[in-house]
Amino acid sequence: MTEPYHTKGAILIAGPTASGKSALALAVAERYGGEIVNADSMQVYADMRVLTARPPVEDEARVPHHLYGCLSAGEHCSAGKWARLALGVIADIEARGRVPVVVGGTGLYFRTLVEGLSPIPSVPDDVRAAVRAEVTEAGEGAHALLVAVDPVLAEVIRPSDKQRIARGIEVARGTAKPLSQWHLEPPRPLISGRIGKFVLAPEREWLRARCDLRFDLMVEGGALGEVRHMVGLGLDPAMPSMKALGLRPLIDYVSGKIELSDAADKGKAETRAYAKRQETWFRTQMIAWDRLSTQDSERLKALIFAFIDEWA
RNA sequence: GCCCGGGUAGCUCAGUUGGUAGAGCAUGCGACUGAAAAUCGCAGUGUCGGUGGUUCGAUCCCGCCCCCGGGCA
Repeated sequence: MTEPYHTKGAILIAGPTASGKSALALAVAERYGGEIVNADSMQVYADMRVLTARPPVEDEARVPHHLYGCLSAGEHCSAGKWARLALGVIADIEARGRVPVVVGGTGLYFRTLVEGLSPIPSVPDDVRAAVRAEVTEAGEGAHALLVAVDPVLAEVIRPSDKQRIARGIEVARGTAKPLSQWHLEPPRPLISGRIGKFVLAPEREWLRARCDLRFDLMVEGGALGEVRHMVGLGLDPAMPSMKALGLRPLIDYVSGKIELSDAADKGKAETRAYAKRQETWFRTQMIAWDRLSTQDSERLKALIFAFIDEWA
């Protein structure tokens, strides 16, 4: 593979859900002639604008936004697919003399961009589908299937972790080489150069209150229409898009199984738990990033502007 | 006033034929190499409604009291 793309100056902003990162990215983009690139695994899907808290059309009119709603709910994204798309968009933005501002909450996507993953060939869709079905079918016996094709990997993957078991089996079968072998190949960053890396780290209680409030606003703001639309698509519940926070409880509500208030409570709980997982990732996997712990949006802007101004 | 059911973890509840108790969810912490808003792991907490009695020992059995449902009056 070739050298990583060399950026003249990109800004990466990660943060837990509802931390205000989109607004910050917009401010940065407006001030420095930037364009925004989505790094969120759910906002890539077109069908759930409200439910995935995508930036409103007014914001998109102010500054170009990329990789939002670029896939349909019936497709599945992946860290690799996203990273390739993002790389193209970033290069294109810079070719036009503008500044890429990558913003999102998916830690794995940022890692893929900045550190890279081992260069594993993509697994054919039919192999993937077949393996997923087998793993589901095998139930408790799934781990034994992994032991058979990749005993090294099976050592470190718990029998209960069906997703990683499936991934291990599909790679072994689809590439004729065990995943544990591929992992021996060092990751390759997709971009290098001058990169500002920021993580928003707001106080927990403040964030929880914002998550709760936002969920109510989503329901008032048209989320239920999107939920009915998703039901109408009749997708496999295992599809990534079907895992959007709050979607399943709201489906239970629109199909008359539970009360709206209970659905909202569940949706909020899912959101809080997700924010916690994100914080753990940011804290333990992104230790080299600049951590911005203030919650005040003006102070956040001042900090990030000061950092970028030093580049000039 | 009477009858029935119930009062156990923050919540919903299980349980102990009498040896001071547990699941799910929530909470906290963590893992993370192409489905990551995914997937998975670890941890804590209880005057077992109150009070007397029986007993070596009561959250469990008995009496009384309080509270919450439902029914009768």
